[in-house]
Amino acid sequence: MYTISEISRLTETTAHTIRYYEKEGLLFPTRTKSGVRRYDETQLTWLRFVLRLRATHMPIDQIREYVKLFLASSETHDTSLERLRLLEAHQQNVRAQLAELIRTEQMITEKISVYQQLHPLVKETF
Amino acid sequence: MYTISEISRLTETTAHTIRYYEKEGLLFPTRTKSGVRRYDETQLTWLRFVLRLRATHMPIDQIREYVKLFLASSETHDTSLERLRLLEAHQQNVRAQLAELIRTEQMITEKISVYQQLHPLVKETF
DNA sequence: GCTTGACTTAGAGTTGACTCTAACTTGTAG
DNA sequence: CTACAAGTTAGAGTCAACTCTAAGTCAAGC
Repeated sequence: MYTISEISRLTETTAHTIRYYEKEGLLFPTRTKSGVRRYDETQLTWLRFVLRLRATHMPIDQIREYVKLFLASSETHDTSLERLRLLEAHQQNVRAQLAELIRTEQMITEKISVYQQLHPLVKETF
Repeated sequence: MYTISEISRLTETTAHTIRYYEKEGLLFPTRTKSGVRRYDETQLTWLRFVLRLRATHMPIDQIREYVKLFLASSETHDTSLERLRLLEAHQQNVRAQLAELIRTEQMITEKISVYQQLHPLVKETF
C-alpha cells in the first residue's frame, strides 16, 4: 500500500493533482483510521491509465463517466457495453489527433527545410 | 481581399477568435479607411498555419514570439535562425505528442479487446 | 514529551484560451 | 433615405484543469 507521496513520485504527478482527481471522482484510495490515503496496485494502475487518457485530452468529465459506469455495474445491470462505447469514442478522438499531428509534422518539416535552404534570393513569408 | 466573416468561414474559426489572435499579436490585417479589417492571401495562409500550430498545442506566446522575430528581421539583424529554432522545438513537441498518442492508442485498443472478449470468468478492473 | 515532516481539509487563486456583451458605426440593397 | 446586416471597440465573463494557501492533525525519532 502506497501513501500519496509515493504515488506522486511513482506517477510524476503532484499530490495536489492526485487529491484533485479524487475530488473529481476518478480515484478511490482507502483510508487509515486517522484518515490518511492509502493506494493499492489497482489504484496505481488505474491512475496511470487516467494519466494516459488525460495526456491525450480526454476530459475529466468523460473519465468520471467511465468510472461511474464501472461502479454502477452489477449482475442486474451490466454497463460494460457503455464503457466500451466511451473507449471507442476516445479512440476515434485519439486517431483524429494523430492525423492532425502527422499533417502538422509534415508542414513544420517543410517549413524547416525552407529555412535551411534560405538565401537572399528566397522571399520570406511568415 | 477578404473580410473577417469570409476569413471566419474559410478557416472555420469565429470572428471573435480571429480578432483575439490579432490582439495577441498573431495577425496583421490591413484596414479600410473606416477601420474595417481586410485580409489578403498571405494573412489567410498564415492564419491556417497558426491554426495548425494551435491544434498541436503550441502556446500563443510562442507563436507571438515567432511573429515578433519575423517582423524584427532586417538586413543588419537576421532572425531566421531563431525562428528555425522555435520551429524545431515545436517539431520535437509534436513528435513527443505523437509517441504518447500511439502508446495510448495501443492501450485503448487492448482495453477494447478485453471488453469485447468479456465473459463471467474474466475479472473486471476499471 | 517535543520537534519535525508528512499528512489532512475547504476553499481561493491562477492560467490559457477563448467567448461574449454592449454600445456604437458603417456599408449596401431596395 | 432607410432599414438592417455586418462591422467596430474595450473590457468582462467563462471554462477546464489545475495549483496553492492556511490552518490544522498525526506519526516517528530523539
